Amino acid sequence: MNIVDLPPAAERPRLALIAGPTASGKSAAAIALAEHADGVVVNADASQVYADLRILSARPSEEDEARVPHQLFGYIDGAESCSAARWAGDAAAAIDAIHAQGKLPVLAGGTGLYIRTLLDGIAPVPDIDPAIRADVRALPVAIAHDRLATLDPAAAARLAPADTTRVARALEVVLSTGRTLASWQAERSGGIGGRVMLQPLILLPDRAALIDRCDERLAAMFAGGAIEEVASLLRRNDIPPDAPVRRAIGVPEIAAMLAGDASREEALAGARLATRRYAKRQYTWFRHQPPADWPRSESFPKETLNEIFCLSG
RNA sequence: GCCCGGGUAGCUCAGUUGGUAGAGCAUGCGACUGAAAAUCGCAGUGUCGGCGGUUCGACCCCGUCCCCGGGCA
Repeated sequence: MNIVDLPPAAERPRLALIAGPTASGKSAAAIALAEHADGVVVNADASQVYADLRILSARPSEEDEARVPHQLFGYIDGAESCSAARWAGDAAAAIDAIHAQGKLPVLAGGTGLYIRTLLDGIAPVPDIDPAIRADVRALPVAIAHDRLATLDPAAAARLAPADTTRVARALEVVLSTGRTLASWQAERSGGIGGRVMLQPLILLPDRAALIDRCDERLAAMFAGGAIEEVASLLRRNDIPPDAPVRRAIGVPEIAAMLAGDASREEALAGARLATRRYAKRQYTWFRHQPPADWPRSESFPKETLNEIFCLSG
């Protein structure tokens, strides 16, 4: 049973959230809910924000988008770099606007960090000096970690020496702002969790079945335009080497194939493997990171609509 | 049929003075504060092809059989 104790009728506007690993059926669930509740689906998936990857990022189809309004899908150019904070700001604005129309925002996505940032806020670190960021990211991790040990010993001790992303982040923050990341993180800002009535649902389907679905989906993507999508992304010469869009699952694999460094079969197998690992990380996140009282469900049966989201009909 | 190489973890393989085994990848578990479809941490697994023999003791040496490559006929 995944019935939640519904909060008493609150003054706060409702925010529905359907989260879960890739291919868990959250998009279909969100559309179903939005149709029943005069809702608007809001994307909470990191790669689906990029305009260039409609197919490969498994965005809702045009038919789906015609059924109910969708927002924050494919709204950022691939040459740009999204971030948890940027998305959260955009999502907060979108949600406010949807509430102003008297509609129900239905957040759907699988990027746990984005969802957490939207609800709980994030440390108000100012923008990093681009030159410092570039320098830091060009450093080998070992060197970056050594420098961090001097400038922010606590962070150096806390982080794994091989954790390139976090070591670089801690270093760029202390270099660019003169304050340690931990001192910034003592504060969080921008979270909207306190001013909405959140109605969350986490989908955690059987993993073996989900993997099968992902495998089939990837084959369909390869046959259905993903290769051309990546080819035209690469044809642009204004996509920075470290642009997040280049790291989306399938992009490096297809790029290698287009460069002649991998066969189509190898690219497909590589993308399937990356998807499997990604799904595993999402299971770990959604099993442990969200509050324990958020309901988890293996599927999205119709009854759940009323039980979880308290619909009148 | 003969000769040579190989059969060790799910896969690719390492493992010389004989003391019952390891690496990478896969897999599982976990972490996660502005790249998160990212980035990392931890862990398990083996009738060492079968059967005999030598030896206190065999993945290792000997015999034999089976299987897979390559070569010669």
